[in-house]
Amino acid sequence: MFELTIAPNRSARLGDGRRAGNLHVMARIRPEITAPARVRFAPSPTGTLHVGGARTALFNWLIARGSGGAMILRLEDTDRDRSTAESEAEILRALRWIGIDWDEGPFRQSERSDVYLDAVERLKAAGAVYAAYESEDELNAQRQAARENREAPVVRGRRDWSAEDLAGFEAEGRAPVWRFAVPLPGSTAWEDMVRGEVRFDNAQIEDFVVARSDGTPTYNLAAAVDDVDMRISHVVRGEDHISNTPKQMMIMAALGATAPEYAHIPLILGTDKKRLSKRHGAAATEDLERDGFLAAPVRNALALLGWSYDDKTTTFTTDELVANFSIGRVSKSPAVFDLKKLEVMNGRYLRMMPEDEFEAALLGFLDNRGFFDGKADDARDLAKRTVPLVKRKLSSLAEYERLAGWLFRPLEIESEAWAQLEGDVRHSIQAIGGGLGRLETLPEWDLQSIKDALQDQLHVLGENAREFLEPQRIAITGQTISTGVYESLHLIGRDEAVGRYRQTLGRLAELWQA
RNA sequence: GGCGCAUUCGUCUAGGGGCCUAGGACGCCGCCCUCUCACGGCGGUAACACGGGUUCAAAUCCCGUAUGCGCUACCA
Repeated sequence: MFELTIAPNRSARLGDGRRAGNLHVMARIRPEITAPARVRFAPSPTGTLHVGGARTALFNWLIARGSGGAMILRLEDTDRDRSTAESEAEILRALRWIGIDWDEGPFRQSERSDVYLDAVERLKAAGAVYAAYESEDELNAQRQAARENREAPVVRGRRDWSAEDLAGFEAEGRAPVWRFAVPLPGSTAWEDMVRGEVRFDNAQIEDFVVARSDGTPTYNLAAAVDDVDMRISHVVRGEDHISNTPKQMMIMAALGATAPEYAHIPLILGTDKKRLSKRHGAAATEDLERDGFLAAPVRNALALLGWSYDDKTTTFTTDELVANFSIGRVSKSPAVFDLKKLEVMNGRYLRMMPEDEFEAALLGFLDNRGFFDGKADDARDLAKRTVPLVKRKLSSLAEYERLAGWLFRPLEIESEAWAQLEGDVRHSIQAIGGGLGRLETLPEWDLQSIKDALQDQLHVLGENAREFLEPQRIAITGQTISTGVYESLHLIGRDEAVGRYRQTLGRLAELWQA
């Protein structure tokens, strides 16, 4: 499916200006992937999977699933010093948590050196690369000089070493790096699926290193070779790679391969407008899990960062995302990641969930958190019974503790709550004592009776609900924010309720006498 | 410094010459509901970065400026 639009102004670029814009009519097509696409997610295992990476993975996955193609997972660990097994495991775990699977891989570049070595040999044979012997100082001097002359800070290695020089290097044991001989003059361009034509002047691109002096491949070589070797049809990656693209295209061209389609998606920023990183709280996917977010709303929210379906739809099931995602509708400008929106989305999903599913999610979360560790044997059952009391109130599972934590420990009045009672000791005693009197003698301990009794007492005292019920809440929960008062009383049972009332009353009485 | 990319309410966005006195969502503010916190309902606040063009008509096309971000490694 594509959209036909009249975009006369685009043609202005073709002509010499003036009226061209109004005379020409051109069809503009939003790029769309329809044939089965082979896409990849290629993180480097040097840290956690942050939100930006997760979104890149998600976009690729949506394309693979939506087109009936394949998702390939590749770990770009050519930097052996920074890559770690822990990071790799964490990234894989985070991908699985968020619901992204893959059809091929994970491939590790560290295990494919023969492929890259072979490619380097072919590049040598083709005369596309040359051995460079410049020292670090020389390189820095070159760049520095270019900078001072306000020129592109590019490195061009010397290629005309004499046999004598070469012999000298050999004698010194100096191994060369292999640099790509960037074709000059010239330019490298592609039609980016999100940004339109992107063009680089080759003069601005330095003779980048393709193989290090120890023979290992660099990122650009490995990525280009793999994208070809794995028959990737569409490279969808962050905008930070945009200047690597011409380099990788040059390598592919020198290897006689055809470049894939490219789509460079906008970066995700923190609230400081800087690219999202660990400094920004909850930037790691594992943090989201820990903070009580569900995978489905995270997917939904991530998909909406930089992509939109129309002017109003914000809730998508995963199937709907797969069916409707379109690379042509991805925005060109970076997006600030707003945790608040994720919370809202998460709360919406929580509320939409069937109760049994919600219960499973909540208990699973609490289990993982170790919430029940060291608590009474029946704590888990108790938590189950709170489900109807908290379901509509949570925006993330982690908020459970704030709302229902009081149930799992002996009465312990928070300072803020105590301050409230203390503010008017006489009234607090009256309200709590009145409540206690009613509840102690209640014939039936059911929700309706509790409600009726307290409301009746409230009328007797001539108070409004708020004045009267807040002390009850504090008396039993010790908190100012909690599950509903009637439901809470009903849940804990008469004995426990009465005990807590008496305890609170006792403390107040001491204060009154003093 | 060089190159690249971007720029619509605080945030995510719709928008592709007239449907735009710019629409939606989140936030925020107010009201209603209400036992707290929420949920829900109703209403409100708030944006086309700036300057030149082109055109009968510009958020939309062109040029310039500004700002932001990215890249500028034998990192990825």
